[in-house]
Amino acid sequence: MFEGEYSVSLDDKGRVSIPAPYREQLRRRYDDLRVVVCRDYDGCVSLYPPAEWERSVLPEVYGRPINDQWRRAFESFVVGSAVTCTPDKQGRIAISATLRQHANLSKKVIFTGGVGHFQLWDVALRDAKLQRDLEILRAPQPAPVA
Amino acid sequence: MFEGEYSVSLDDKGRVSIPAPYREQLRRRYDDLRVVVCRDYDGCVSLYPPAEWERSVLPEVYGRPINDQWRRAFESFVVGSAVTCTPDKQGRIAISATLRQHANLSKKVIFTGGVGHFQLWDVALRDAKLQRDLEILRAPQPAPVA
DNA sequence: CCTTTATTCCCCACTATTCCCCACCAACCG
DNA sequence: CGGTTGGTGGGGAATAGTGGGGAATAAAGG
Repeated sequence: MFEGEYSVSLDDKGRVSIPAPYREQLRRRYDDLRVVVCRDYDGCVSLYPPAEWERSVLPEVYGRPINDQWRRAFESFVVGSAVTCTPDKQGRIAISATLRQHANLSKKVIFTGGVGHFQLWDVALRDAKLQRDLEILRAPQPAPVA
Repeated sequence: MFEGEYSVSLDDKGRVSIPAPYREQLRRRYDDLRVVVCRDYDGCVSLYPPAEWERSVLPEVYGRPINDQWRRAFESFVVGSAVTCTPDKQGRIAISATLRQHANLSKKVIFTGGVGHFQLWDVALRDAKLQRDLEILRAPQPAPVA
């Protein structure tokens, strides 16, 4: 569990500081500061501890036949963009121009927590996403959990 | 059960004192002064004892399929913003700028009690919420719980 | 194949923020 | 009227975030 949201800045060299609480989690829980950085189809960049990547992302691919349409798209779009990064001494990683472009990242960016991974968003896109989330959450309750 | 409403102030550093009765409840009933602070889609900030968070909030997420729309929105909106805070020696916690902005919190804020959690409101938004509550409560009764 | 140019990576230094602690004030209770 | 408890404000130390310089590496061109 990566907790909280953090606003950080992307410098001229394309680097971002991974928020200290996330680094703490990477160190304590995974004993590995590296992260797998990849394209996400929500329009952001997703970051996984390598252990989580292998545990929960790769099986999504290998669990399907090699001619499965969804698998081929996922493999191409997500896995195809994945790079394992090691943070520098200040806890930063560089985001490639390709990924920056994909997620429309400019100077002000936002990290958002999640279970087993976290994400990197452009401020405006994140706001739009929250707005859509709100509409879904405020709509009449769905059927209770079975 | 967290009882009562309390008016407190948010200082320049974004800190609020958790009302003493709530702290007393956290200590006696949960033996843990920490609270999970998160965005709430009613427009306020919700605070849960960690035990309650795991008992009643997280199952709402994990009880649903990962591609469920409501689950994805809830995970992004609520869980994505959650941070576990430990009160300082004076019983205060810091509310991040993001959460303050979300709930429109200024200097005067209100804590409201609840079952298993409590909330932090802006005065005006709280008044509006009470008004809406009234309308719901005065409307024709729904069918009894099965 | 060597030279030149561009890029990446690493490290240092500055600034801003956070956290922790101490002190004051006000209200309530004995 | 004094003591105790809860709320509020502020100072100082530690930590995190940011920007930039320089070395090493890789790429391109002669």
